[in-house]
Amino acid sequence: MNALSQSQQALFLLLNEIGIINQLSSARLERLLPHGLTVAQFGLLNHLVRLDGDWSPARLAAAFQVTKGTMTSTLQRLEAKGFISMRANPDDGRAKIVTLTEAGRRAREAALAATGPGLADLEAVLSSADVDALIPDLQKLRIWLDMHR
Amino acid sequence: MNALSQSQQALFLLLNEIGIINQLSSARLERLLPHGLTVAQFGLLNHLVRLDGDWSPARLAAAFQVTKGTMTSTLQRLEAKGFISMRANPDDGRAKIVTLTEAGRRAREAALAATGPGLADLEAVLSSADVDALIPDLQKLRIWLDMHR
DNA sequence: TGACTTTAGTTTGATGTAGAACTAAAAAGT
DNA sequence: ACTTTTTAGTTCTACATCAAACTAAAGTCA
Repeated sequence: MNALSQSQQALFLLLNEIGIINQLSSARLERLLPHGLTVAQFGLLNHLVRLDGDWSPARLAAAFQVTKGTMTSTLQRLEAKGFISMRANPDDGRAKIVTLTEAGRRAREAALAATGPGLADLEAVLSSADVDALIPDLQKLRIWLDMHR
Repeated sequence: MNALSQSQQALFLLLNEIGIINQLSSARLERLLPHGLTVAQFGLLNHLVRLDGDWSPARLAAAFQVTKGTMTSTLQRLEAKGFISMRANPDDGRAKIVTLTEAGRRAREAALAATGPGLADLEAVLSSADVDALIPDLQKLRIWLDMHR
Protein backbone atom coordinates (compact mmCIF):
# COMPACT_ATOMS: atom_id res chain seq x y z
CA MET A 1 0.00 0.00 0.00
CA ASN A 2 1.59 3.14 1.27
CA ALA A 3 4.98 1.88 0.27
CA LEU A 4 7.20 4.89 0.78
CA SER A 5 10.18 4.57 3.05
CA GLN A 6 10.91 7.33 5.51
CA SER A 7 13.78 8.63 3.45
CA GLN A 8 11.62 8.67 0.34
CA GLN A 9 9.05 10.68 2.19
CA ALA A 10 11.72 13.14 3.24
CA LEU A 11 12.87 13.45 -0.35
CA PHE A 12 9.32 14.09 -1.46
CA LEU A 13 9.05 16.77 1.18
CA LEU A 14 12.32 18.32 0.04
CA LEU A 15 11.28 18.44 -3.60
CA ASN A 16 7.95 19.85 -2.56
CA GLU A 17 9.56 22.66 -0.57
CA ILE A 18 11.83 23.38 -3.49
CA GLY A 19 8.90 23.55 -5.85
CA ILE A 20 7.01 26.00 -3.68
CA ILE A 21 10.06 28.19 -3.06
CA ASN A 22 10.73 28.33 -6.75
CA GLN A 23 7.17 29.33 -7.46
CA LEU A 24 6.97 31.99 -4.80
CA SER A 25 10.41 33.49 -5.37
CA SER A 26 9.92 33.65 -9.12
CA ALA A 27 6.59 35.40 -8.70
CA ARG A 28 8.18 37.81 -6.25
CA LEU A 29 11.08 38.57 -8.57
CA GLU A 30 8.85 38.98 -11.58
CA ARG A 31 6.72 41.57 -9.88
CA LEU A 32 9.83 43.70 -9.38
CA LEU A 33 11.22 43.37 -12.88
CA PRO A 34 10.82 46.25 -15.36
CA HIS A 35 9.93 46.03 -19.07
CA GLY A 36 7.69 43.04 -18.42
CA LEU A 37 10.82 40.94 -18.09
CA THR A 38 10.30 37.41 -16.84
CA VAL A 39 12.75 35.49 -14.68
CA ALA A 40 13.82 33.45 -17.68
CA GLN A 41 14.46 36.57 -19.73
CA PHE A 42 16.31 38.29 -16.89
CA GLY A 43 18.46 35.21 -16.39
CA LEU A 44 19.39 35.24 -20.03
CA LEU A 45 20.31 38.94 -19.98
CA ASN A 46 22.46 38.38 -16.91
CA HIS A 47 24.20 35.50 -18.56
CA LEU A 48 25.01 37.50 -21.66
CA VAL A 49 26.36 40.43 -19.64
CA ARG A 50 28.56 38.35 -17.39
CA LEU A 51 29.89 35.85 -19.87
CA ASP A 52 30.74 37.93 -22.82
CA GLY A 53 31.40 36.32 -26.15
CA ASP A 54 29.50 34.53 -28.84
CA TRP A 55 26.60 32.41 -27.77
CA SER A 56 24.52 30.22 -29.97
CA PRO A 57 20.98 29.29 -28.93
CA ALA A 58 22.17 25.71 -28.50
CA ARG A 59 24.93 26.69 -26.08
CA LEU A 60 22.50 28.85 -24.17
CA ALA A 61 19.99 26.01 -23.95
CA ALA A 62 22.72 23.76 -22.55
CA ALA A 63 23.87 26.40 -20.08
CA PHE A 64 20.34 26.91 -18.77
CA GLN A 65 19.44 23.28 -19.02
CA VAL A 66 16.30 23.82 -21.00
CA THR A 67 15.30 22.34 -24.34
CA LYS A 68 16.14 24.04 -27.60
CA GLY A 69 12.48 24.77 -28.15
CA THR A 70 12.27 26.60 -24.86
CA MET A 71 15.33 28.66 -25.73
CA THR A 72 13.95 29.53 -29.15
CA SER A 73 10.85 30.90 -27.46
CA THR A 74 12.68 32.99 -24.85
CA LEU A 75 15.12 34.37 -27.43
CA GLN A 76 12.27 35.38 -29.70
CA ARG A 77 10.60 37.30 -26.91
CA LEU A 78 13.83 39.10 -25.97
CA GLU A 79 14.46 39.91 -29.60
CA ALA A 80 10.94 41.32 -29.90
CA LYS A 81 11.78 43.61 -26.98
CA GLY A 82 14.96 44.68 -28.71
CA PHE A 83 17.21 43.38 -25.93
CA ILE A 84 19.15 40.90 -28.04
CA SER A 85 19.82 40.47 -31.72
CA MET A 86 20.53 37.33 -33.68
CA ARG A 87 22.40 36.81 -36.90
CA ALA A 88 23.48 33.81 -38.91
CA ASN A 89 26.84 32.29 -38.13
CA PRO A 90 28.96 32.69 -41.27
CA ASP A 91 31.04 29.65 -40.36
CA ASP A 92 28.16 27.29 -39.72
CA GLY A 93 25.01 27.36 -41.78
CA ARG A 94 22.98 25.74 -39.02
CA ALA A 95 23.92 28.09 -36.23
CA LYS A 96 23.04 31.57 -35.09
CA ILE A 97 24.92 34.11 -33.02
CA VAL A 98 23.16 35.85 -30.15
CA THR A 99 24.25 39.35 -29.18
CA LEU A 100 23.15 41.60 -26.35
CA THR A 101 22.04 45.03 -27.57
CA GLU A 102 22.70 48.32 -25.80
CA ALA A 103 19.03 48.45 -24.84
CA GLY A 104 19.41 44.96 -23.41
CA ARG A 105 22.37 46.04 -21.33
CA ARG A 106 20.45 49.01 -19.97
CA ALA A 107 17.39 46.87 -19.25
CA ARG A 108 19.53 44.46 -17.29
CA GLU A 109 21.02 47.31 -15.24
CA ALA A 110 17.53 48.60 -14.48
CA ALA A 111 16.35 45.11 -13.55
CA LEU A 112 19.29 44.63 -11.22
CA ALA A 113 18.59 47.92 -9.50
CA ALA A 114 14.90 47.09 -9.17
CA THR A 115 15.39 43.65 -7.67
CA GLY A 116 18.18 44.45 -5.25
CA PRO A 117 15.94 45.72 -2.43
CA GLY A 118 13.64 42.71 -2.72
CA LEU A 119 16.62 40.46 -2.25
CA ALA A 120 17.83 42.46 0.69
CA ASP A 121 14.52 41.76 2.42
CA LEU A 122 15.15 38.09 2.00
CA GLU A 123 18.40 38.30 3.88
CA ALA A 124 16.39 38.97 6.98
CA VAL A 125 15.25 35.35 7.04
CA LEU A 126 18.16 33.52 5.57
CA SER A 127 21.55 34.80 6.51
CA SER A 128 24.47 34.74 4.18
CA ALA A 129 25.88 31.86 6.20
CA ASP A 130 22.63 29.92 5.88
CA VAL A 131 22.70 30.38 2.14
CA ASP A 132 26.29 29.29 1.85
CA ALA A 133 25.51 26.22 3.91
CA LEU A 134 22.64 25.22 1.65
CA ILE A 135 24.29 25.63 -1.69
CA PRO A 136 26.77 22.71 -1.77
CA ASP A 137 24.15 20.02 -1.14
CA LEU A 138 21.78 21.56 -3.62
CA GLN A 139 24.52 21.72 -6.20
CA LYS A 140 25.26 18.06 -5.61
CA LEU A 141 21.62 17.26 -6.22
CA ARG A 142 21.38 19.47 -9.27
CA ILE A 143 24.48 18.03 -10.85
CA TRP A 144 23.28 14.49 -10.33
CA LEU A 145 19.88 15.25 -11.79
CA ASP A 146 21.53 16.92 -14.74
CA MET A 147 23.78 13.95 -15.44
CA HIS A 148 21.02 11.38 -15.08
CA ARG A 149 18.26 12.80 -17.20
CA MET B 1 26.81 49.20 -12.31
CA ASN B 2 27.14 45.68 -11.03
CA ALA B 3 25.55 46.63 -7.76
CA LEU B 4 24.92 43.28 -6.13
CA SER B 5 26.42 42.58 -2.77
CA GLN B 6 28.11 39.28 -2.19
CA SER B 7 25.22 37.99 -0.12
CA GLN B 8 22.77 39.01 -2.82
CA GLN B 9 24.80 37.12 -5.35
CA ALA B 10 24.71 34.07 -3.12
CA LEU B 11 20.95 34.37 -2.83
CA PHE B 12 20.64 34.60 -6.59
CA LEU B 13 22.75 31.50 -6.90
CA LEU B 14 20.60 29.70 -4.35
CA LEU B 15 17.37 30.58 -6.11
CA ASN B 16 18.92 29.57 -9.38
CA GLU B 17 19.91 26.16 -8.07
CA ILE B 18 16.45 25.71 -6.66
CA GLY B 19 14.88 26.59 -9.98
CA ILE B 20 16.98 24.10 -11.90
CA ILE B 21 16.45 21.33 -9.36
CA ASN B 22 12.73 21.90 -9.52
CA GLN B 23 12.77 21.76 -13.27
CA LEU B 24 14.89 18.64 -13.53
CA SER B 25 13.23 16.71 -10.72
CA SER B 26 9.74 17.48 -11.98
CA ALA B 27 10.65 16.30 -15.45
CA ARG B 28 12.18 13.17 -13.98
CA LEU B 29 9.13 12.42 -11.86
CA GLU B 30 6.73 13.06 -14.70
CA ARG B 31 8.45 10.58 -16.96
CA LEU B 32 7.81 7.89 -14.36
CA LEU B 33 4.18 8.72 -13.66
CA PRO B 34 1.43 6.53 -15.19
CA HIS B 35 -1.85 7.67 -16.79
CA GLY B 36 -0.16 10.79 -18.14
CA LEU B 37 -0.29 12.22 -14.64
CA THR B 38 1.62 15.44 -14.11
CA VAL B 39 3.41 16.39 -10.91
CA ALA B 40 0.63 18.83 -10.06
CA GLN B 41 -2.02 16.17 -10.56
CA PHE B 42 -0.05 13.59 -8.58
CA GLY B 43 0.37 16.06 -5.75
CA LEU B 44 -3.33 16.67 -5.65
CA LEU B 45 -4.15 12.96 -5.56
CA ASN B 46 -1.67 12.48 -2.73
CA HIS B 47 -3.19 15.31 -0.81
CA LEU B 48 -6.70 13.92 -1.13
CA VAL B 49 -5.60 10.44 -0.06
CA ARG B 50 -3.69 11.58 2.99
CA LEU B 51 -5.95 14.31 4.24
CA ASP B 52 -9.35 12.81 3.96
CA GLY B 53 -12.41 14.99 4.22
CA ASP B 54 -14.18 17.58 2.19
CA TRP B 55 -12.08 19.89 0.13
CA SER B 56 -13.27 22.83 -1.88
CA PRO B 57 -11.22 24.08 -4.83
CA ALA B 58 -10.53 27.24 -2.85
CA ARG B 59 -9.10 25.33 0.11
CA LEU B 60 -7.01 23.24 -2.23
CA ALA B 61 -5.69 26.33 -3.98
CA ALA B 62 -4.68 27.76 -0.60
CA ALA B 63 -3.04 24.50 0.47
CA PHE B 64 -0.98 24.30 -2.70
CA GLN B 65 -0.36 28.02 -2.86
CA VAL B 66 -1.57 28.43 -6.40
CA THR B 67 -4.25 30.72 -7.76
CA LYS B 68 -7.85 29.61 -8.01
CA GLY B 69 -7.54 29.61 -11.79
CA THR B 70 -4.67 27.17 -11.65
CA MET B 71 -6.62 24.89 -9.34
CA THR B 72 -9.67 25.01 -11.61
CA SER B 73 -7.51 23.84 -14.47
CA THR B 74 -5.84 20.98 -12.60
CA LEU B 75 -9.15 19.79 -11.14
CA GLN B 76 -10.75 19.78 -14.56
CA ARG B 77 -7.99 17.61 -15.96
CA LEU B 78 -8.23 15.16 -13.07
CA GLU B 79 -11.99 15.04 -13.43
CA ALA B 80 -11.64 14.32 -17.15
CA LYS B 81 -9.45 11.35 -16.22
CA GLY B 82 -12.08 10.14 -13.77
CA PHE B 83 -9.78 10.44 -10.76
CA ILE B 84 -11.86 12.96 -8.84
CA SER B 85 -15.47 14.07 -8.88
CA MET B 86 -16.98 17.40 -7.97
CA ARG B 87 -20.44 18.27 -6.81
CA ALA B 88 -22.12 21.43 -5.62
CA ASN B 89 -21.99 22.22 -1.93
CA PRO B 90 -25.59 22.13 -0.72
CA ASP B 91 -24.79 24.58 2.09
CA ASP B 92 -23.03 27.17 -0.09
CA GLY B 93 -24.18 27.99 -3.57
CA ARG B 94 -20.76 29.31 -4.53
CA ALA B 95 -18.74 26.33 -3.44
CA LYS B 96 -17.99 22.83 -4.73
CA ILE B 97 -16.93 19.66 -2.98
CA VAL B 98 -14.04 17.65 -4.40
CA THR B 99 -13.99 13.88 -3.89
CA LEU B 100 -11.39 11.27 -4.79
CA THR B 101 -12.84 8.42 -6.85
CA GLU B 102 -11.88 4.76 -6.54
CA ALA B 103 -10.05 5.04 -9.85
CA GLY B 104 -8.21 8.03 -8.45
CA ARG B 105 -7.15 6.07 -5.41
CA ARG B 106 -5.87 3.23 -7.58
CA ALA B 107 -4.06 5.64 -9.89
CA ARG B 108 -2.31 7.18 -6.91
CA GLU B 109 -1.20 3.76 -5.67
CA ALA B 110 0.16 2.94 -9.12
CA ALA B 111 1.94 6.28 -9.30
CA LEU B 112 3.52 5.74 -5.92
CA ALA B 113 4.76 2.32 -6.94
CA ALA B 114 6.12 3.68 -10.22
CA THR B 115 8.04 6.57 -8.69
CA GLY B 116 9.51 4.78 -5.69
CA PRO B 117 12.53 3.31 -7.53
CA GLY B 118 13.34 6.66 -9.13
CA LEU B 119 13.45 8.22 -5.71
CA ALA B 120 15.61 5.45 -4.37
CA ASP B 121 18.20 6.28 -7.03
CA LEU B 122 18.31 9.80 -5.71
CA GLU B 123 19.25 8.63 -2.27
CA ALA B 124 22.59 7.63 -3.70
CA VAL B 125 23.56 11.30 -3.97
CA LEU B 126 21.74 12.85 -1.10
CA SER B 127 21.57 10.82 2.05
CA SER B 128 18.61 10.88 4.34
CA ALA B 129 20.69 12.93 6.76
CA ASP B 130 21.55 15.45 4.05
CA VAL B 131 17.89 15.84 3.21
CA ASP B 132 16.90 16.30 6.83
CA ALA B 133 19.59 18.93 7.21
CA LEU B 134 18.34 20.91 4.24
CA ILE B 135 14.67 20.97 5.03
CA PRO B 136 14.51 23.36 8.03
CA ASP B 137 16.22 26.25 6.27
CA LEU B 138 14.18 25.75 3.14
CA GLN B 139 11.01 25.69 5.20
CA LYS B 140 12.04 28.92 6.83
CA LEU B 141 12.52 30.47 3.43
CA ARG B 142 9.26 29.08 2.07
CA ILE B 143 7.25 30.26 5.04
CA TRP B 144 8.70 33.75 4.80
CA LEU B 145 8.01 33.95 1.08
CA ASP B 146 4.50 32.73 1.68
CA MET B 147 3.81 35.33 4.32
CA HIS B 148 5.30 38.20 2.35
CA ARG B 149 3.73 37.80 -1.05
C1' DT C 1 -33.99 45.87 3.74
C1' DG C 2 -30.81 47.64 0.49
C1' DA C 3 -26.06 48.76 -0.78
C1' DC C 4 -21.40 47.53 -0.42
C1' DT C 5 -17.82 44.11 0.22
C1' DT C 6 -15.94 39.64 0.29
C1' DT C 7 -15.59 34.95 -1.35
C1' DA C 8 -15.91 30.88 -4.81
C1' DG C 9 -15.16 29.60 -9.13
C1' DT C 10 -14.39 30.15 -14.26
C1' DT C 11 -12.35 32.11 -18.28
C1' DT C 12 -8.85 34.33 -21.07
C1' DG C 13 -4.27 35.71 -22.45
C1' DA C 14 0.62 35.55 -21.79
C1' DT C 15 4.67 32.99 -20.52
C1' DG C 16 7.80 28.97 -19.56
C1' DT C 17 8.40 24.43 -19.99
C1' DA C 18 8.90 19.48 -22.03
C1' DG C 19 8.76 16.44 -25.76
C1' DA C 20 8.20 15.07 -30.39
C1' DA C 21 8.24 15.84 -35.27
C1' DC C 22 10.45 18.27 -38.72
C1' DT C 23 14.16 20.78 -41.90
C1' DA C 24 18.70 21.95 -42.98
C1' DA C 25 23.49 21.67 -42.52
C1' DA C 26 27.73 19.66 -40.84
C1' DA C 27 30.42 15.62 -39.45
C1' DA C 28 31.66 10.85 -39.54
C1' DG C 29 32.14 6.36 -41.59
C1' DT C 30 32.85 3.28 -45.26
C1' DA D 1 32.14 10.25 -53.12
C1' DC D 2 28.14 8.53 -50.89
C1' DT D 3 25.53 7.23 -47.05
C1' DT D 4 24.56 7.65 -42.29
C1' DT D 5 24.52 10.03 -38.12
C1' DT D 6 24.74 14.01 -35.42
C1' DT D 7 23.77 18.78 -34.49
C1' DA D 8 21.15 23.48 -34.77
C1' DG D 9 16.89 25.53 -34.83
C1' DT D 10 11.87 25.87 -35.39
C1' DT D 11 7.23 24.53 -34.79
C1' DC D 12 3.44 22.22 -32.51
C1' DT D 13 0.88 20.34 -28.66
C1' DA D 14 -0.05 19.85 -23.88
C1' DC D 15 0.39 21.41 -19.37
C1' DA D 16 1.16 24.64 -15.20
C1' DT D 17 1.18 28.96 -13.87
C1' DC D 18 -0.17 33.99 -12.89
C1' DA D 19 -2.86 38.04 -13.39
C1' DA D 20 -6.92 40.17 -14.45
C1' DA D 21 -11.70 40.37 -15.71
C1' DC D 22 -15.95 38.36 -14.89
C1' DT D 23 -20.38 35.98 -12.62
C1' DA D 24 -22.78 34.39 -8.79
C1' DA D 25 -23.56 33.76 -4.06
C1' DA D 26 -22.67 35.06 0.79
C1' DG D 27 -21.74 38.13 4.28
C1' DT D 28 -21.65 42.86 6.38
C1' DC D 29 -23.41 47.01 7.83
C1' DA D 30 -26.01 51.04 8.43
